[in-house]
Amino acid sequence: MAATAHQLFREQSTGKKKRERTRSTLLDSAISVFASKGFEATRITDITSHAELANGTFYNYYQDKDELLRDVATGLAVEITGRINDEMEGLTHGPTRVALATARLLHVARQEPEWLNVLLEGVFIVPELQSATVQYLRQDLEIGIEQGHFTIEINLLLVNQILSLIRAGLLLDPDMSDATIRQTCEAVLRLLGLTPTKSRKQVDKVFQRHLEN
Amino acid sequence: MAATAHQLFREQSTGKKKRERTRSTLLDSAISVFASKGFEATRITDITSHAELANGTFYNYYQDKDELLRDVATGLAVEITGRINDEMEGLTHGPTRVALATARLLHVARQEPEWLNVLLEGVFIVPELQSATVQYLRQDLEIGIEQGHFTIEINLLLVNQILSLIRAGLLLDPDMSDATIRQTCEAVLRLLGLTPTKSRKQVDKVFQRHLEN
DNA sequence: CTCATTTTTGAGATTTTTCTCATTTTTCTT
DNA sequence: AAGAAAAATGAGAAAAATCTCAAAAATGAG
Repeated sequence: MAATAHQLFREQSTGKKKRERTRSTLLDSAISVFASKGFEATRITDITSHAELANGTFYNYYQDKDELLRDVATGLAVEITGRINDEMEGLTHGPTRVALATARLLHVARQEPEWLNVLLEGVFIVPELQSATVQYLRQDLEIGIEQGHFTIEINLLLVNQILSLIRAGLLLDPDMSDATIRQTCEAVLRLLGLTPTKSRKQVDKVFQRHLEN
Repeated sequence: MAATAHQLFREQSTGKKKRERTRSTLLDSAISVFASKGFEATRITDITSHAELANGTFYNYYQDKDELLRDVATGLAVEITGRINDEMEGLTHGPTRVALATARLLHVARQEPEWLNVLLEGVFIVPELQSATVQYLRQDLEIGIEQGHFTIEINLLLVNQILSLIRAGLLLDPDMSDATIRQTCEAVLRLLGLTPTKSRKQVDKVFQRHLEN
């Protein structure tokens, strides 16, 4: 077990009984291995050996890789959306909400480089996860439309385009430098119809007010 | 061999000697199978049986799947960029060039649904292909910048964002309806800094002048 | 601490996929 | 049409991955 990264599931299960703790070990190891080799290419034994468990142990918990991915991605979705939502309290301005949510998401990706990668792969492979994870995004888009800031039509394609922009940033710069985060946020706002100048200013404002550290 | 789709490589090799013809059969079958199962999930025997060849024949031509993918994707890139370029002769207006190139690309994807899928997967897995395939795009972006129509900075991330928007359209609507093509072209122009209204008008113009059929 | 219950283990059976190569078949030049 | 060279074949060896299960080890409730 390469114990450098934050052990999300392990921490959630301390105190609980053995079964839950082992399941969590598998989930955390799956994150690491899926992130480094990709879902398709990972073998059951990659996960169990990363977890320092016997190969057979996997089968006490899951039928196959897909079932495991479902659990992993669902857990990541809950954790990540939770973290973003905490920061959004009380914001009513549509563009600010979208910019901040995007920036926060990419910020999580910087702190935990494996999470977003695995979540996006999961959303892609387990489609029923998608509607659950994009519901917040849709709400913020609708707010911005009602306020007249976004002058485009919301549809499924638009939501997928936004996810695609986020994925593009993650792919090109897995470390998520500030520059990549800013450029991605600006790209999202331009996609939603803001001018380049307004997009830039909106992102500057969000960085100053909400992401100073 | 499910002979419905256009046999790109087979046609290029008619008249040539057997070795080239068989190689082309493998390449065409690879397109079909990669497109339907995805690269990772396809087995060598999926390709040979689709091609109605013996399993061993594969190894007379390629060491492994990756080598085959390289050949397939390179051939597709040449064919597709060639088709797009044919239509771009004499156009000097940056936004028109970008909109038309995007629309033509998606149009090819409609006529040959497998090609763009496989090319994009290839570009992703065989990175050295990427710089070759995006060079045309970069040129058109620079034209638009010089003319003052695009007021954003060109960099690697921007190019990847454009590819991502294209992939998002293909993923959501593999049949590439006119609506999807238009929305994708508009999204690309907005990403480049045009207003929603200008993007819409630019795309309308391109459809009227260059894509009437 | 005890011991019934739960969990883990890993050797190996099974399944899947890759890869080889002696033989057969096809090609194509003369 | 002959026949040397080129190409295709497919059975089966080898490698890689999955999955099972009887035995061993760990757990934790009383």
